[in-house]
Amino acid sequence: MAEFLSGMKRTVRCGEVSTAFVGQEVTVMGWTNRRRDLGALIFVQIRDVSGIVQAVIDSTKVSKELFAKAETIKLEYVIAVKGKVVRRTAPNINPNMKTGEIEIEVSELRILSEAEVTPFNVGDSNAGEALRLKYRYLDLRREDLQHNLIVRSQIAQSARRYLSENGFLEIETPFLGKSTPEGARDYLVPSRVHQGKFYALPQSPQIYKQLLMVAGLDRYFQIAKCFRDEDLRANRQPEFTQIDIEMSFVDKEEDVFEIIEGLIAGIFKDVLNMDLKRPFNTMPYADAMAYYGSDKPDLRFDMKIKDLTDTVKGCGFGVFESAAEKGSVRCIVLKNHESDLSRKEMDKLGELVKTYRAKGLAYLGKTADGQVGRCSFGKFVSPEFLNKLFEVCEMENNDTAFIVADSNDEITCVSLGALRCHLAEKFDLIDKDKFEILWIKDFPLFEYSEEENRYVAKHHPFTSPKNEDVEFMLTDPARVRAKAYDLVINGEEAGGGSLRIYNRDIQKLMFEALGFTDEDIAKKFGFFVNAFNYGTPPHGGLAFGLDRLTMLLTHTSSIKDVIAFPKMQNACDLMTEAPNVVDDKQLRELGLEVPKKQND
RNA sequence: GGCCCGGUAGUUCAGUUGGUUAGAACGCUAGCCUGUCACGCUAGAGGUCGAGGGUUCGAGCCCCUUCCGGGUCGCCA
Repeated sequence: MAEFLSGMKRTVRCGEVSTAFVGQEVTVMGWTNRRRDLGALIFVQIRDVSGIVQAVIDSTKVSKELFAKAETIKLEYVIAVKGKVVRRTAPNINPNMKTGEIEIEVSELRILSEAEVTPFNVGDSNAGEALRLKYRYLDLRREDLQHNLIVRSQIAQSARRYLSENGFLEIETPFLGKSTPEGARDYLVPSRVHQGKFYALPQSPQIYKQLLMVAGLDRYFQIAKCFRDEDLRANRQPEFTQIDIEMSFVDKEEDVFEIIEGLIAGIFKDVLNMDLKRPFNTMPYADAMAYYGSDKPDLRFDMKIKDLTDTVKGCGFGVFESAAEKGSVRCIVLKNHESDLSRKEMDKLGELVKTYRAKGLAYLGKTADGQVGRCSFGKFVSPEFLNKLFEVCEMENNDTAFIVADSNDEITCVSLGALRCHLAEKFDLIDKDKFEILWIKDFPLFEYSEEENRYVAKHHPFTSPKNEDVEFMLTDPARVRAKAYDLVINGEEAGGGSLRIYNRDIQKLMFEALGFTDEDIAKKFGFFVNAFNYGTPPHGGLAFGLDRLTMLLTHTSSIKDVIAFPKMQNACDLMTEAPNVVDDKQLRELGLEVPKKQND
């Protein structure tokens, strides 16, 4: 039976016991990580958040009762041991263990909590994800998940310290707010007091933080939970955390960049002891799309997209020529792997670009001895044209050019951008220890929504246009650039933000360009627009995904591995079984319909 | 909503062309063992092959339907 702790007090954590403790008596507590019973000598590994230490129970040195108790210890029992730290002698040192030079000779042992056989081996990161999520508290006993949460905490601490030191106030904003009409789907919360009405959980504290600037709080931050009722991805959860920042009396991007770069540099220094080169590089959105086919380019490898639109004119291949007329023809060149690519793999790559709506993938290989190799369009064009492509694409022996032609330039770029990342992963072209950080700026202010047949705000409707583009807001919305920016790290959008509109005339223009009537405005953002009538400082800010920052700093590929209690792809929590039905009484109090019982 | 991949012991997986009693490792149970460290050795228990239907003399394997999980496109201002 489990025993009480009474009389015992932990003196040190398991992973912290070192040779400095030799000769001392210590008390450690934790979970039984492993047990090796040699008959009359038992080794027990005890694990806590700091690490693992080995305890020895020697039948010739302890009481019969203690030894008998030690024999009953099983995996994951919580135990406390008291004993002398001794230095291990030559063959018994374990160099693979942080505490491998010492062990604890047990003189007192308590079994604090027994454990049933666990549904999967604790420490087995290969167990099925669904099973691990159902027993998340067991999965979280793993060292690497604990490490991720430790890094996450360090990032938050680093951010709090830096921002506080720079005059930012940590201010909480409501979870229960008003549904915002634009953007992602809201999670709704029914009101009991006002039946038929709903609160919405915030997609971000955007509105509130701008109102804090109107109020004159000058500099704000919050480590804020955000909620979006959209489909999940490997890097997307329905609830996630942002380091949310806003500051007043800034008017150009660089004002924000300077302070934020200090924050990021501080985090990298505090967590990884790494010095970042500042200022960070910047790249206009248009360049990112043209050269990398993405608004979040991964610069850890090269393979830039080349434009062949002019080159293919008159080449004789109809697919290229017609695409070149309305859209573009572009390519990327994979260096020195032509001989590694099978026909089957080429077909697979073709399928890949099709998922990005490209109609197909053309390719041209150069053989190891510099000849024209396989080519998907060779029979339509002259040998001279192929040689011209070699030259324009700067192809060397054993290189492969992948070409996409489409009447929609964006499809050309985006599909090649996706292919670029896929090839880099496949052929291991990425230096995983590297961090490539850059700002993407000059985003378009608007994007055209096919669904709604109108221009919508790419960022949000309070994002400031570039001063020099204001004149085109009504006449040529597509060319208007925004004072909006993203911070991209290793091809991940780590954060994004903008300078906001604080001029009432420009805000009016913005709404007009979006096709909002005065009535729409009053209904959707009345209180917000109204606030701007009483003296608004120039302001701007941004928000970092704390989850994504943690992923980057821990080299983790799934967002679930940096969140203590994440949800599955269908947005369910397997452990608590949320979402779930509620009592009829709860529904009636909210004035909601009680669903009819279903008979199976 | 579309596409791709997966589901076999508690766990991770193997399972040939459709063919006898569905295997391995870890874990579990019992026993032995004084220097293990992925301890070792001996013995044992443990299976609705996700579910339903079909083809067949015969299905873990082939076909259809469906459920569940992962990834992705759309979506995510």
